[in-house]
Amino acid sequence: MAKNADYQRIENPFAAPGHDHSSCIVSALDGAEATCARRGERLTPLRRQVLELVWRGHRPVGAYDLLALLQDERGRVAPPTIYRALEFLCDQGLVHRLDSLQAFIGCGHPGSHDEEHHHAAHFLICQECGLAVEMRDGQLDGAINGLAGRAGFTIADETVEISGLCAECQG
Amino acid sequence: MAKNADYQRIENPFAAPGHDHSSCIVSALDGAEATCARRGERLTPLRRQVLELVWRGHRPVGAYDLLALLQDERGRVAPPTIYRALEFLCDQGLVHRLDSLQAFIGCGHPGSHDEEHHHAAHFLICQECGLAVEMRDGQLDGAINGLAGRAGFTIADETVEISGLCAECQG
DNA sequence: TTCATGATGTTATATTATATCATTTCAGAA
DNA sequence: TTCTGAAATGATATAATATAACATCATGAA
Repeated sequence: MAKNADYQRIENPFAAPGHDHSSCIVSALDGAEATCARRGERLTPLRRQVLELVWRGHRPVGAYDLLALLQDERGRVAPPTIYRALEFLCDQGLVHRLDSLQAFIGCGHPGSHDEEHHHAAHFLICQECGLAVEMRDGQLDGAINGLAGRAGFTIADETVEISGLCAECQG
Repeated sequence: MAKNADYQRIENPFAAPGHDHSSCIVSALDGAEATCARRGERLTPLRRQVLELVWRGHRPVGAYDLLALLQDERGRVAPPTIYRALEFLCDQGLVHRLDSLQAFIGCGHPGSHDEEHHHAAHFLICQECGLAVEMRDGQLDGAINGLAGRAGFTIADETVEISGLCAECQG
């Protein structure tokens, strides 16, 4: 219950009455600026603009949807433009790609950008409302690491995407 | 150690000296026949042939690779043919799609086809040798279910694909 | 300034997947 | 057995996602 409340408050801004999305975007962008500055990476105007478009919602967005949004603001833009920006943002861990949806979403855990660039991201994805929330769970991390360890397997990358119905969309 | 040995013996036929792949294919096909018969589903010659092609290796195969293999045996065949066969096989849980690779692999757990059609499949994928092994782990299942349960989330589908280096490919 | 590097623009194309409608096959009803 | 409706397959076209290759531009260091 308490966990569920946290889940809504922190991760589910659309269901949380108090969510101020414009400040949410601003803080994501500010965090990205800081992260890139610290690393000596360049968050160029284009990359920043794409990140802003990704953050328009807390739902996954397709590359070609982003392309269309970018075209609204910049006139004709070709696919490589958006894909290169997304590649950079994913490399920096500022955006994640959801393989099961072939779509992209802003990273919900900006705090984790220091040590690890593209940290492991685990998602719950609601098939009804489209919301995708990034989860952190020690037990899950432990299970994955344990499983891999026992197999002598060294993890490079994790795709963990659980689809179904969120609490709000049941019934 | 014991776990790792099991992992190799059961799941990693290329590393297991005793692996008889032709009998492995036969048992996969026999199992599929039995499963479909029990359900009143039709494992047609085409579907059976596609399943056989999927089982040529224990590595993920792209739909268009399968299409090419099928064309070698049948002359000109169009994409919908292979996709429809794969859709059927995935629905029956005889094949899994690896979202992180956009590829398909034979299901390594034929025993689980009774209750659940497309059961949850969790993979370790070696980026070096390309081997993908389907894992079953109670702790992992527990962690996922616990996480979802606490969020009030009802699971419909799981994509869990851990990429990295298998024991044989380290160093 | 000049140069080297990385970022972006531009064109073309690769890769993966599906919509649509025609035709065939097959199991069960008559 | 033949008929028939549903499912499976064939065939054509196209959608959706992504990358290769090369030209141009911007930026910062020497």
